[in-house]
Amino acid sequence: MLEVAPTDQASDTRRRILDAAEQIFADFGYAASGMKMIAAEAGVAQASLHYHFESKEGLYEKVVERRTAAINSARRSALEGLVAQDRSNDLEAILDALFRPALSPEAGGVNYARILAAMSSASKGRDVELVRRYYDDIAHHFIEVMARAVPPHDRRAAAWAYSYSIGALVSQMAHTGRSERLANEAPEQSDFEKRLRRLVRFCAAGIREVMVEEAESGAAN
Amino acid sequence: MLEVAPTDQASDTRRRILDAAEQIFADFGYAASGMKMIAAEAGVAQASLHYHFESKEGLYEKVVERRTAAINSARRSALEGLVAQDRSNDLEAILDALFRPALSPEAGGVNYARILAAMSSASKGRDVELVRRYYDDIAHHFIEVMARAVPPHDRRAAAWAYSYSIGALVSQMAHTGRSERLANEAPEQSDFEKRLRRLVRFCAAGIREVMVEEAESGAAN
DNA sequence: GTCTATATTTAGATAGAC
DNA sequence: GTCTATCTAAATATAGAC
Repeated sequence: MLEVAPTDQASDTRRRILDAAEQIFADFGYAASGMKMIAAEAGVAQASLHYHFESKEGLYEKVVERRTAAINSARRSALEGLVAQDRSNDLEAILDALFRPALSPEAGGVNYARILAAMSSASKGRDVELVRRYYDDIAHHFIEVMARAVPPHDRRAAAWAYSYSIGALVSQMAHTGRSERLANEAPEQSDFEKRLRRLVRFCAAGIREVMVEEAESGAAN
Repeated sequence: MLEVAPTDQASDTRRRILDAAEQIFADFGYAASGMKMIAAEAGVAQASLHYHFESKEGLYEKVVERRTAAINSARRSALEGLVAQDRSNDLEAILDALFRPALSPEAGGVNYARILAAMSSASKGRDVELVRRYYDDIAHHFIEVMARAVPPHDRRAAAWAYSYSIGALVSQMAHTGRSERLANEAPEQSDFEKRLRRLVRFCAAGIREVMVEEAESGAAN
């Protein structure tokens, strides 16, 4: 028994706190969430949160970190699968690899999706830094792949189209229920594959359009 | 002099408070913004905020209300202009009417845009209610117009495509600087018309794709 | 209508027993 | 490692002079 391994009880407490924090942060946002709320949700003393994560800030970062690794690792695996299948130029498949791990109920869950949606809309402060730290690498990777897949292979146009696509994705991840309300659908009427496919087709068409247009109008900005 | 008209001084104070609140709410988000901060930014006593707006909640709603009216009124005017010009089926022009008032520096300003971006990513609570109150009518209006403009005129498909488009729009309104970073551009290098046109083309292509696809796969969900 | 001063509540964080 | 109890700072909101 090495001492690097925490006790089973401590490990379980950490996980329970992370789950509770994810839930509370998703529901109320970072600033409006209280450490007392999180402690109550987790069923532990408030002091336990500070013992394991030091501060509210530290707890928040760990909540984000836990999910990000899983999502981006799934994205990279999916991309590698495409290369192995010689489908590197299949834009719809590329977007599927980008969106599916983020929308999937398994990888992260809807609570983390809501946290990410809030992070993405921030224009300054901690959330901007977290987006950069956890998502810029994967973004550059996908932009490069998209630029190679779609003629005339304009990397800058691909970057803008990528940003629009992430915007559309994030708006769907948050699950505000607004899309269904506007479409006159029951909140859970549309199944996952259908939603994913619709979003993929929307973005693929937009990406092709922007990349062609950008080339037509010249490289100057 | 009727007493319904407030004094010039009071009217100016109200406006200064609204401007300051808009700035602070945009920078820190609702929960992390303090009434003391806002009072300091406006150069008035904190008590003055409560005198004019009663509570933090009331102040926030007035901040949102002030800009929303201007934006949506500009959108409706632009749509009417299209009808008058017999361009009701010009999808790019319709999207221009939808996006321009929201992205324009005059109508609202970048601070309000950031507040709206935060509101749009909320999945429960006050912000969801505000989005519904201030933006559902105009959304239904534009969805109807889009459905009429694009064959095969599927209203439900138009609603989903509208949601994606708003997601892409909002991600750009927040001006996080991330798009420019990913595209390797200086933050203020790209001019307004160029950005607007690129976003319009992206969404127009996506909308056409989704509406055709939806019709091909049948009406069943 | 605007101010200073303060009441009241709640936040994040810590001390110390077990 | 987990708890109870508490500290200190900061929040919203209010009272009352001018």
